[in-house]
Order: sequence, then C-alpha cells, then structure tokens
Amino acid sequence: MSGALTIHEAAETTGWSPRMLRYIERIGLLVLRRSESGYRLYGPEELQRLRTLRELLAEFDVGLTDIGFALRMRREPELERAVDAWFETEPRRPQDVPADEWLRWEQDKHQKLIPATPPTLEPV
Amino acid sequence: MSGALTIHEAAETTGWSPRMLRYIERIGLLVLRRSESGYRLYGPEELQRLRTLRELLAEFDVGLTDIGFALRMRREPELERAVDAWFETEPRRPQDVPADEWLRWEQDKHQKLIPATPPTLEPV
DNA sequence: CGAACCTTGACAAGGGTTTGGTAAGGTAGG
DNA sequence: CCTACCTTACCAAACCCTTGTCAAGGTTCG
Repeated sequence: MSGALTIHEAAETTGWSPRMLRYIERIGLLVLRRSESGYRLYGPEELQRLRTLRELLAEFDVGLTDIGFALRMRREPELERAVDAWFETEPRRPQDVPADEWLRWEQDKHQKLIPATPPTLEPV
Repeated sequence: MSGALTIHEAAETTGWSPRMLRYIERIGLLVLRRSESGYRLYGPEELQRLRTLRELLAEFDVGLTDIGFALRMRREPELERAVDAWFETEPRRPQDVPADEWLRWEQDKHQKLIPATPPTLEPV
C-alpha cells in the first residue's frame, strides 16, 4: 500500500489511538476513504483535521460528543433553527442579573472541571 | 411576590421536576431572578422558555448538555470560531503538512477508492 | 408557633460515553 | 507461506449525565 496512511500510522502521527480513530469515524466526525479491501485511508487532510481536533478538545475542554452535536446542528437546519430560536426568545438583559452573581456562577462552574482555561467571558 | 411562581408551581405548569428546574439553572440554561430571601422566581417568560426547551429536547432527541454546549459556543466566540474552523474543509496547501507525507499523498492520489458509508449512524 | 414551603449540599442508582482489550477472520508484502 | 497488519463485534472498567431523595436550615403565612 502506498500513499495514504493506515490506521496505526495515522494513530502515531496524530496522537489518537487506533481505537479512538475508529470511534471518531463512527460518530461521524470524520469520513474516511477505504481501500479496496476495506482499510481506512488517512490522507494529509484527515491527519491535519485529527490534529486540529485534538487541540480543539484540549484547549476548550470539550468532548467529542460536543463536536458531534455541533455537527448535527450543521447537518440539521431545523435543529439549528430550533436551538437558535430558543436562545433568542426573550433575551434577558444584563442588568437583570447582578454581575457578581453571574461571576460567582462561572467561577463555580469552572473550578471543578477546568483548572487550566479561564473563561474570558463577556456579559452578553 | 408579584405574580412570579415558586419552583414547585413552575414545576407543575412546565412539566419539569423541581430538581430539574434547579439543574437547568445550574448548567446555565436559564437565569432566574430571586426573591429577597433567595427563592427562585419564575415569570411567564421563564415558564414559556421551559416549555419550549422541553419540546426542543423531545423533538430532536437532544440532551440538556447539548444545549449547554450550544450556549457555551454563544458565550465563547473563540470556541465558536475554533469549531467553525474545524468544520471548514480548508483548501490544503502542501506546506501545511510534512513534506514526506505530502509526497506519499501525491503518489497515491489516483488510487481506486471505495466510497465511504453515509454518516448516518445508529447508537453503539 | 407550626405546617409547608424554599435554599444548598450530598449520596446514589441507572444509563450513556469513553476507551481499551480481545477474538475471529481477511489482506499485504517479503 | 508467515507475519503483521487490517476489519468488525463484543466485553468491560471508569467516568459523566440524569434524576431522585434526604438532611439541615431559612422563609411564609395562617
């Protein structure tokens, strides 16, 4: 086999395990070409996306299912519209929420889960 | 208390349990006013959003955490940008990728391919 | 005052997610 | 032909999400 990498080679250069590479394909985050005999083929584009995905998850402390949901919203415009509509109904104005209360919530939320990344949030 | 409902009353008219109403607030999906003594106050807008949220989850079979992630993307533009960027199939230039990898890719470009299975998936 | 609310915090059970491992069988290439 | 890879399918441990419930204490109001 020449050219594209097989799953173990892809695992080495991307930092994912072969098991996770199959999982990532299974949840729809990456569509892979297959060789005639059914082997997954990882080209440079796929490898780069896998590396970027890794950084994305680490940097923002999100999970694969989160990205899976983002994908679902992109694929299902109805879903995206429904979610957008839900967020836009009756936007609560900032002065409705005391600033210190809001800050306290965000601190609590992150102090257990995300030690590394500070929220950097703006009052909407 | 000026017309707003307390948590048990809100639970009855929205179909959520009091426990879940607190949970929904905790994950940031709803910001509630509080009475002087700290009681959560549910006004007509909150009640409507809670009903809509219920329908949203049921209709599309998504979870509260999914909506929580959508909320995070709205609050953290960096995250949204990163996710959007990942989904873009960016045009791949050779310098994005190690030279030998690119070479192997070029050599393999015309290999016969088996189309990937459509990304619609059953749960594992 | 006392009943019936409310608050936060904690424990827990059931189910889904994540990730690895292993097994049975097909494929690639020296 | 042999070895090392690949495939799918299943079992499993560790974790997280969902949801209920209970405890200790504050509030409302008859």
